[in-house]
Amino acid sequence: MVTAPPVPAKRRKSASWTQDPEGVRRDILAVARAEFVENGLSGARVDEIAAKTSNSKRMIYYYFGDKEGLYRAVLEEAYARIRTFERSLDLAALPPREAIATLTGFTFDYHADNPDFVRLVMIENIHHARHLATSTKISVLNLSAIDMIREVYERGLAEGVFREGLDPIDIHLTISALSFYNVSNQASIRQVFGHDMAAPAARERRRRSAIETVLRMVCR
Amino acid sequence: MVTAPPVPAKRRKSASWTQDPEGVRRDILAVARAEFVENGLSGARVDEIAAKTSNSKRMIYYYFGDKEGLYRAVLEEAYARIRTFERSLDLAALPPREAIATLTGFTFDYHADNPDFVRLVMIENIHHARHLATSTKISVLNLSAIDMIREVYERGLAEGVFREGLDPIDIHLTISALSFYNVSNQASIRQVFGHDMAAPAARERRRRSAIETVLRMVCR
DNA sequence: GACCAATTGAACTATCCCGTACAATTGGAA
DNA sequence: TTCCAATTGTACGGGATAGTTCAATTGGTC
Repeated sequence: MVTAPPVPAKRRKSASWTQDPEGVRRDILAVARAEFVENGLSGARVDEIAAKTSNSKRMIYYYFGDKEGLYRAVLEEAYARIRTFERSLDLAALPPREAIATLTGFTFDYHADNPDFVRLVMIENIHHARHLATSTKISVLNLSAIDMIREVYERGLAEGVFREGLDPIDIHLTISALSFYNVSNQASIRQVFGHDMAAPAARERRRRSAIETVLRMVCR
Repeated sequence: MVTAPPVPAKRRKSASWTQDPEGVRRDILAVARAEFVENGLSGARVDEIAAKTSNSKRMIYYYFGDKEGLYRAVLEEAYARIRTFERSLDLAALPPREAIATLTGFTFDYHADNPDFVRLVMIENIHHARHLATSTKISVLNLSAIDMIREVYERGLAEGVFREGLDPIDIHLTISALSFYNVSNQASIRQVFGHDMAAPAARERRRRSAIETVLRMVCR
């Protein structure tokens, strides 16, 4: 008669296995982001995220505390990315008109290319931006984008190509609205009007329209 | 000795109480709408809706089948309302420029005055407009708004006040984007830029900007 | 008044789902 | 090697949650 071995040869992942906390974090974050983007904060399931990770649910709680902590981390990463994008623009090198056109085009493209970001912002707004408010990593007041626009706008005023009386915030809101809406409301636009804004032709057409609209708004 | 009354005086709601299915439906719908708008589809709780109703949870399932059926009913009502609003506009009576300005102003106001509608549309888009797609009561193709714009646009072309080459869809998308974004993203705008778009002064300023922007877009 | 279909109430269930207890393993410091 | 703190796996608990069961009540019709 053979007794079962006392330790039933519990398999290690590989012969000699190294810990990789950063890798684990990144893996979890990527999966979590996809789940939150797809299902929202309430709709996402921690068990589902864990299952799609190469790690166990225990890790999520170890690294992120709870579901909201995980969501906050996803949100922080998304905002960090767009801040990086914004900083990468060098509008000061361009004449005012071209600067505004370039900014609008890039903003439009960033939104169209990153629907995940757009959906996260939608989800966060459904929650009244409660997590943006409590996050310590997301600097609450981000005025660099506005400052960039102000610099260009004043240059355009000085050169006499822009009309007076505009608020940089207003310019920013217009650019954002024209970039955000097509992506955020893509599904309902398709249902109600039968137009697929994600199709290359429609997207390109809309992009040109956005740039033209913003230029007509600011130019004399 | 007095025996307890055979039926222990189970209290009727009032002396003589009448059934009112339509009232029950309306009551449930109003409460459900508030809950869905506040918490989203996944976040809303049927028990919570039932508790805030003057009826029991049983009624919700009796009249609406399940949670999604209730949500669909809320959505259908919201879309029915904005269709009514759209039909109430009589742009044909106005000269083209004024017609576009009026349409933009009214659309802006409708969104600002009905954040519930805006949030429902956001929520529906998070769910990829799946319920808009399956609803039988919401006519999937709603082209009346587009047709209205096309009529005005062609009138403006004929009179030589509008520039050529625009797509009515594009005009509609621009008006919608400029009306929707301030409301849908109100919370994140406040967090990130410290601006409260719901404040009367900011709202009025933005309204004027939207009208001006659309006019500059379409006019020669 | 009797009967039936529409409506309603109260308690219940099965499942889902977030989070935790506890033990085990690992890497590195001494 | 030894020991400790940082990680990680397994199994489970407790409460929330959508939806149901079953019977009772109601209003209208004959």
